[in-house]
Amino acid sequence: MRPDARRTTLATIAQAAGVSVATVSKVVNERSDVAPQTRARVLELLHQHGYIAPVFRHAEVATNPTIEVQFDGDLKTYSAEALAGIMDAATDLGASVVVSKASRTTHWARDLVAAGRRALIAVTSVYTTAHLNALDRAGLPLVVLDPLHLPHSRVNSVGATNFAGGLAATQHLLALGHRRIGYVGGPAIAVCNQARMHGFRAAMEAASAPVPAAYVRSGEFTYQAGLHGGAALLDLEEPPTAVFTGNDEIALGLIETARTRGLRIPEDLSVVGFDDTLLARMASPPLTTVRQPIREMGSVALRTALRLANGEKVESYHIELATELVTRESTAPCR
Amino acid sequence: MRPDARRTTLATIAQAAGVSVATVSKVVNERSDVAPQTRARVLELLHQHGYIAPVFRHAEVATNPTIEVQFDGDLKTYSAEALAGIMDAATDLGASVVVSKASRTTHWARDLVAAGRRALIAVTSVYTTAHLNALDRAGLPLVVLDPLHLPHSRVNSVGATNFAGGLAATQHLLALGHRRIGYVGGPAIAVCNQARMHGFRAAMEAASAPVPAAYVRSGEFTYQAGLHGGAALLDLEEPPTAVFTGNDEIALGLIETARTRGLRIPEDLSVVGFDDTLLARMASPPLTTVRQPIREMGSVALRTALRLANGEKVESYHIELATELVTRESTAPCR
DNA sequence: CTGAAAGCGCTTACAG
DNA sequence: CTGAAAGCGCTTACAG
Repeated sequence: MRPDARRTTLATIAQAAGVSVATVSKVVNERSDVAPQTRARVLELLHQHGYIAPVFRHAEVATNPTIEVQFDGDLKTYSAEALAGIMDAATDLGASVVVSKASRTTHWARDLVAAGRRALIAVTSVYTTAHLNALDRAGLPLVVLDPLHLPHSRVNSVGATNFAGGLAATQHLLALGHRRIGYVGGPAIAVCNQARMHGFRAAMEAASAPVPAAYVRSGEFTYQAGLHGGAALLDLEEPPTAVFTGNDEIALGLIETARTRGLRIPEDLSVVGFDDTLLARMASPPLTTVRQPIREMGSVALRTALRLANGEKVESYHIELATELVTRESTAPCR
Repeated sequence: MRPDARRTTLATIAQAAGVSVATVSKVVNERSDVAPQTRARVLELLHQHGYIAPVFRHAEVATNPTIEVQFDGDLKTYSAEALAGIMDAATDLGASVVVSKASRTTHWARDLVAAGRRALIAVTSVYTTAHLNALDRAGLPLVVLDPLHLPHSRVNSVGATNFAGGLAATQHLLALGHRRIGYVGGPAIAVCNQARMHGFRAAMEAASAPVPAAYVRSGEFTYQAGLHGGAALLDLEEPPTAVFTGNDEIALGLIETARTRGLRIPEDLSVVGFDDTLLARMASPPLTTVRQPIREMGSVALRTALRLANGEKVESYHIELATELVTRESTAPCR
């Protein structure tokens, strides 16, 4: 990092603190025979000077840096595909990838640094200002993949053009002659969901197609939510003839509800998903969906994380990759 | 590990090799000014004594050991679920999990040890005697999850009761009155596939139901293979009325082929999958399948790997967890 | 609770 | 290509 600067040694700290090297050594090794005030002062200087104990120096020396990837909750199809992309880039660049569930205890960020992690990738995770501060203090760069929050210059993130995707999906259904189109989306607070919904609304508005309040639903990005959202829409007196969904899982749940009611896809109901995970390709009928380049997004996140770990600047704190409509067999002309 | 034994130092090696500490230091640090023969002799001694350079000692010291999980090829639904189980146990036990693609270069096993890995979990991977020898030499314990080879006492592995699963799936179809039942399986060399197929054959034989040669197919564990295998079976003059498949992906491919030919599931064709990945739950109709406790298998693999890393003995080199038939809506009585 | 002193493991500039 | 010697960073038993 700073090839010319000598590494901070215990002697430096001892001099700065006005104590002996032996005392500093005791603090570093967590021995008990040090006065609390002395310990506090030395600890502070240790941190200021960025002293790294010998056992932890492998992190600096390592030819292949280690990046931690944290997932909120379960590894789903989406996150597995993101991980595949992260692994692609890691293989290319000789980085190691540690996976874990997001659990942010007290010494969270500092522990990650102590364990040799050089950067953190959070997949579709919630984070607070406190988390960001902890990462700053620990000097650990963060890249958020598919952020739930609005892009913010303090946070590096990688996303997809969700608005454009929602627009394209809805225009596809309109082009097939549908006018009564519903939207069954994910969590109302997730920006990716909001962008998809606004893309939907924008297309409907441009086509002067009305959107009754009951046609737009939010919930979770799950199969269960699709089951329920589908039931709610199909129970309406005037149900939609087509539905755009927040992701593929929701679409499959909705299709299952339609099937149990004897509706055929796409003859009786057109459905468009989002993501193009392998669920979409393997659905029966294969699902028309908006492809998110999830794997590529994972690769970009890893590359960005590595650059930040090396102290490089990145061109933009937020990157969006293009979405694309993939037409398969779950959509058909409106009768 | 050996709290009483002093760690091997350069001095020990120097004495054994009959050279100076300085020379040994040069070998360890890969300097060029050492005679080839001297280098070779020292290297050999270094390995015999298990010398670990200071930068790599963190692996021994680490409170949370690191386990490497290697995947052959892409992260699919199956491997993602196994990884989820591995992460469950790792979180409980405070271990770190590094994921990578299996790539076995020259210094493969030794590099893993140098990078601080304490054990290796291979997910559905092929391995050769050469690989096993390399791991032995490096002292790196291996656990194979869902082995492709026959369980062998040299290799620790975790699997599922595939034979029983194949038997249960076929008995279910027989109980529904089917007699013409086909099997579209995975790679012929994979023992898990063989066991499923033999379970199928055993059930058919017990029921005195004939199995024409054309009714049994092998291929890949993929959607594509299901597409093709399904076409081959349905093209027969006397096609089966029910098909048991090697995994859920094959089942979905087969269902898609049936759909394009206007066959309804389960009215015209009953299909049973294997694995019970989330693909099965989200299929339309939801898939009757043999549940493999993949997640639990992952947890067991991690626990076994950690015990081996700590030098503990395990009760059995091969563990099989129970499979279970999950009846959903892709199977119905034979008409 | 502190530090002078001895010592350990390792590295390196340099003489041969 | 080798090693004696100086020296670095750190730890620890022990005196105060």
